[in-house]
Amino acid sequence: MTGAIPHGAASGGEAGARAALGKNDRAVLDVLRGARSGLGAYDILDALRPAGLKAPLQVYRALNRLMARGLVHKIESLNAYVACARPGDACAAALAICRACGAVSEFTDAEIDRRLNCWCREAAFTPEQVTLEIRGLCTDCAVEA
Amino acid sequence: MTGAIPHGAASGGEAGARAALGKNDRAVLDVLRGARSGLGAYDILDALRPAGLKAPLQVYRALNRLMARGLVHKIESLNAYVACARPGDACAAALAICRACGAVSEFTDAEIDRRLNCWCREAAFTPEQVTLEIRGLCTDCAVEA
DNA sequence: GCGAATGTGTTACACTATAACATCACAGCC
DNA sequence: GGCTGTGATGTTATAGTGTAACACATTCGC
Repeated sequence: MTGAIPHGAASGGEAGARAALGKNDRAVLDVLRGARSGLGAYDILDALRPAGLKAPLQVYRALNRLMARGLVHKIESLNAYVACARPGDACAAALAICRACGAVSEFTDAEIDRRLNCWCREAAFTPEQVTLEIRGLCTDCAVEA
Repeated sequence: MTGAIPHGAASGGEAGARAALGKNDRAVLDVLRGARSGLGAYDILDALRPAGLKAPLQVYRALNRLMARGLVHKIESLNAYVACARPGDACAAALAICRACGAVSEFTDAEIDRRLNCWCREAAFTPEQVTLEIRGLCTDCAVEA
């Protein structure tokens, strides 16, 4: 693996789909993949109530497993979740989030990764997880404003 | 101003201390400056109860004003707050947070700023606020482990 | 069968944040 | 003085986010 900062939590670059996903995991992932913006855990729960889910914990457990595999990202600044757009990418995921329409774009930048690793090395800090989010306005919403 | 992504929210580079801070703002800032790790809003509230504060909203309002001035950062991944270590810095603040002891180190990197602005330009995304957090282990906690 | 490991279901609760409304303090002005 | 505008403050209630604790089910290997 190239970068020292893992994308999800699974360290092996080829990992991420070892064991089969559980029933709830699959359902939560499908809901997230069908959304074009971040969803709150309770939004997901509402979407899955018809499927039989009743409690927040069922959703949170699925989200935690999916995040551990790098299939889902948490948008920390929104307490929301999105399906990963580039599973398997070794770099830390950066998310650009439109504050008007909620659209989320995911990208990675090897140079940013390198600079972060560089700082960590100098500071003797052991990185485990990176959160990089840009909030602002997407193209469409910027012209309207 | 050099970077296109503001550090806090005040756009004028020399701004940040225009009007005087309110009573509660001052008190909250003092509590944060006295802590060496991030504090939750309710931790701050508890610390200020002897000073007469009673409700969460009093703390949240102060925090919002302080963040607007770039004097305080929110640690999104922890729902906690820290005093800014380098007020006036034009770059987006990056926070390295030790998951063991909670210590927070703040740094900036002009190259990262440049790369982020570069991506935004290409994607026609108007950036307003950047969150960059690294979770991991600080030097002291890494040796113990 | 039996134990270990993992996923699942449920209730109750803790933590984080804001809505809505009332009050107070101060500055400028007629 | 009296009026008004603006912004900080105070208070109650409530919304939103996340986890603890416990019980049950399934699967896999011995």
